[in-house]
Amino acid sequence: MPRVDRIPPQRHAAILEHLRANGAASIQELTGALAASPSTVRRDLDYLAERGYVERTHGGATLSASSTEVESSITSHIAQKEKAAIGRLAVSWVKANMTIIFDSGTTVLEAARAIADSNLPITAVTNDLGIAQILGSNGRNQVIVPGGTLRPGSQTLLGNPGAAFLRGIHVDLAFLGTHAITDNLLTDSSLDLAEVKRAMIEAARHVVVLADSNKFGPTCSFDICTLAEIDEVISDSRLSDMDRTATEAHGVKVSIARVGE
Amino acid sequence: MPRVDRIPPQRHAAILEHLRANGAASIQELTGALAASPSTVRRDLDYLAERGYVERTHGGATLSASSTEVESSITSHIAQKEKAAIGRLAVSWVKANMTIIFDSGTTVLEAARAIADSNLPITAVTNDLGIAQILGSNGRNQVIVPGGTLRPGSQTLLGNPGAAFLRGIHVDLAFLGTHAITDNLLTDSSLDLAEVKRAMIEAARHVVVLADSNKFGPTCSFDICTLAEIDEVISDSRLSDMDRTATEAHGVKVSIARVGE
DNA sequence: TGTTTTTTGAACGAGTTTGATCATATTGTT
DNA sequence: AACAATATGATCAAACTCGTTCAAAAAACA
Repeated sequence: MPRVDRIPPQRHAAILEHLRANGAASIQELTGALAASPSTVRRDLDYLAERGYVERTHGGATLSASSTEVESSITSHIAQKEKAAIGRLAVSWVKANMTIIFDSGTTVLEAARAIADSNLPITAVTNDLGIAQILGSNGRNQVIVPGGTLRPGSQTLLGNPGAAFLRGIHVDLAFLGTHAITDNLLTDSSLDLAEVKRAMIEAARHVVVLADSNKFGPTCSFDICTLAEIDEVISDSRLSDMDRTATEAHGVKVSIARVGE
Repeated sequence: MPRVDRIPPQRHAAILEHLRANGAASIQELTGALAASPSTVRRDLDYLAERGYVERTHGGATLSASSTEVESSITSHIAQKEKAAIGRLAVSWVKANMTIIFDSGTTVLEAARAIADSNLPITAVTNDLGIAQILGSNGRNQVIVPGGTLRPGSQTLLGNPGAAFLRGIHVDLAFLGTHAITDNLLTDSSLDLAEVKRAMIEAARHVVVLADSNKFGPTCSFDICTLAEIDEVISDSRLSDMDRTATEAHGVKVSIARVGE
């Protein structure tokens, strides 16, 4: 018998607000404040605890030491399942103690999430604040942030000192995102982003591009590189055979992540 | 016959708060203050003693000598209301289009939250991932992250390239956090953190330390600087007159944030 | 519109926390 | 040194929380 006064994100926000004001809250308190049943409150707290916003305790929860609004509830749920599948498959490229560059973007973020769950210890280099937090939240990984200026409306750092820093490192692997793969070109919608990505490609011995099938076809204004400069692409099962063979024709290995699993 | 008015972490926090105020506490006192039975108080004290926060004595407990280094898992939210009040007051130091350094830590984070809510556009420099996200989430601010290696279990970046970057900038204002203010010294629990804070002090024309009243008294291992090198302190109304006059005696202006607002 | 998927609230057994009780140990006083 | 007063730790039942399951209600989808 659901009686929905608020949708889940509203409840989550209200809980976080309550916690921020008081530092801790009991289930009873929240049940009253949200006009929801204890079961729902418990589910909400579990949800928030899973992503590190709060710490669960008997009878309630406390504010997690490192809680911020990492999650942009705005993230387009378009192709979410595909991105998650790509992220899970990306784990098989990772071996313990590798040093890996993580580009910004939601697909790469899913890969970071999967790798954090995999318990493989790595050294990560990333300019994405959300990815840095995910990889840093389990104490196993060393996380290095090159730094830069936050790109408005995103979680990505651009420019210096990060750009200069990237030119001085060499890593095993880079997981790259892109806005569009057209023909022989990887392109992006921001000149600064494209420049950072180029630096990442230079710094990595092996470059893997994570791109859901929607990225194939459209084109953006700013070139990152040609397909010849990357080694592999991971995409999802909705990639057309045409796009796949066109990509492979440039010497790039294409792997497909299946959503079911 | 349990009658849960507070969940365990809230009781633990309240006990530590009580101990910090009085140095010691009897079981009777705590029984009254927590509205819990002596058995429960004893169990709580045993819990806190096991992890080194307090020392058990007959009839009560005292504050453990080395409690400031370890804390934050339990005490991170004890002075939540005070920290929020300090953060709100900090907004009055901010003018539009200032460039401001934000140190890491929960108190400074509250200031960032208040400033983000205030709609004043600023340029922010911070090595705290959470603060960067808060200030970046409203599109008004320019946010610069110097970069570095993520400190395990926190949201703070340490080391290079950020340290070098900080040495090359000059800003209007710095909001600094600290783990302890003793006598004439600001100290912190990590050598690297202390070094970053020193660099921030060097880079700022005006240094404001945000420290709730619990930070006064205890001491940590690593010196940041003497009080002479900072300009102001913002604390809460539970700051003792003794600590206040001692701080002002070193030429530091002390402002008090009222919780009621 | 009808169907599928997700979300919600209730119910139940299992596990945890809490407060009272009581024999024992500790402290302070005579 | 003996005594009274109090704190302690163990034990136990009551109350509460937890995780799971399940059916009904929304929401999403076709």
